[in-house]
Amino acid sequence: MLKFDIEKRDGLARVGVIHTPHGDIRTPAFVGAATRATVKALTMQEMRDLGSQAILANTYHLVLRPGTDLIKEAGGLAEFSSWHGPMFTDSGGFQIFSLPNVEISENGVKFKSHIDGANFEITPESSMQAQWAIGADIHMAFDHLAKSENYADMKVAMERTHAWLDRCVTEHQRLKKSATRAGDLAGGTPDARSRQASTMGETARSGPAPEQYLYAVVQGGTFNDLRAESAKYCASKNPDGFGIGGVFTADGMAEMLKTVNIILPEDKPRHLLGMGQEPIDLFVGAEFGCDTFDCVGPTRMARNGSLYTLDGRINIKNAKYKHDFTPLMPDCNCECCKNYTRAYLHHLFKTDEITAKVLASIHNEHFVVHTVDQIRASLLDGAFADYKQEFLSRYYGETL
RNA sequence: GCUGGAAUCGUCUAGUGGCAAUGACAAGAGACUGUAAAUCUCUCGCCUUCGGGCUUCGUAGGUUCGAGUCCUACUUCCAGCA
Repeated sequence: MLKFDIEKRDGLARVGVIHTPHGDIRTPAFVGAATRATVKALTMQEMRDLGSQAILANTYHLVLRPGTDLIKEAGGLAEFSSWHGPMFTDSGGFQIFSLPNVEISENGVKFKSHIDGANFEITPESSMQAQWAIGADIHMAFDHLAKSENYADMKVAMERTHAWLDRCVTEHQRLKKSATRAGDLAGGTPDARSRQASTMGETARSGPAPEQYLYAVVQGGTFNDLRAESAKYCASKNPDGFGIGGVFTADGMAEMLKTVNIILPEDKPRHLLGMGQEPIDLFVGAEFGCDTFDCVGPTRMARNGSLYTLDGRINIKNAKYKHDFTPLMPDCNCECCKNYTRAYLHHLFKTDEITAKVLASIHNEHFVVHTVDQIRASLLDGAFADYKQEFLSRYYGETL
């Protein structure tokens, strides 16, 4: 069972440490979204330098390219990507929601590859198998998000998620047993590993590879009775932790999280899937009992020139920054803010230099990682409410 | 000097006599939440009560119901010949 220590509680909020085989995650924590085994525009070293404790990769994208066989050949995704810290994988369930022309049945999801149109199918079993091959510490159960906000559709999606969870748990246990027998939990051939080790100048791991863990995913949309039912069901399956999925805005999130997180066992970690583009998501998420977050928003917005500051998000491409020779965010300790001005960033964006996206991504990712770290510190100090009020009123100004 | 050719938005460019006139770039702004996203959307002559009004295709005339488009002259540029 995944070890999770809680250091302090404040209402539903908690400060803890998730002990993964690849290191500890001090929670609450923001987990960088590394969909295709990379946080776009950033190296793993840059992620470490900006303070990221963990990353989340996506099964769907990695199954399509480069394929799980290649990742196994590389010795697992940690070796392949050079991220040796804690890692999550998403199940591919979200793509059911986001891709067009998917065919959903009780068995699983059929779809055409967005790359070359090839037919693919993901089932709860194949998602588990792929996640074991990828070798992240924490896997998400394969779930179904309803596209509609309609109650009946949401209920069907939730029930399917529960049926699939049963199959995910069974397959996860089977894979764990067979990996234990083979003594090769993380996958990868000895040849590949020793090659990697000599190339990287590291010592190849010996003995059994690390264990891998499964989070159940709570669904139910905006309907708190469905959320409660889903939380009960997921808890009953005794997974290592929980993902809370299908959340798209901070509106109503507090109520939903209260409903769910009162039901979920408090001694297991909870991951709020996909939320964190808006700082308020992180404050509300942490306040109401979520331990980790992932979101593509910060890096996507960075690439598009929308950058966080303590006074709100700014579009660095706007003409008013052309002659602004101040740091993007004076109080920020990231590489971008310590070394460069807004005028320089503006210039890099206007000239479409790659470095624009790199520096912007460093800053935005640092901003959310650091903000959640500060939330953690404020919870430990008993100053969360003040920090939240101060941060949000400054960030959102009059709009709150 | 002669003979051809050309002149359209900030730039390059499309434009059989029939709607301020094409496309690209540049410029201005917006969107983005478990990433089919280094993507997408909008504006881009002036004014507007959003109905429309006004002024435009080097300059000045002309033909025509109607001219960026045809004719004449001029200006500038390009090519060839002297």
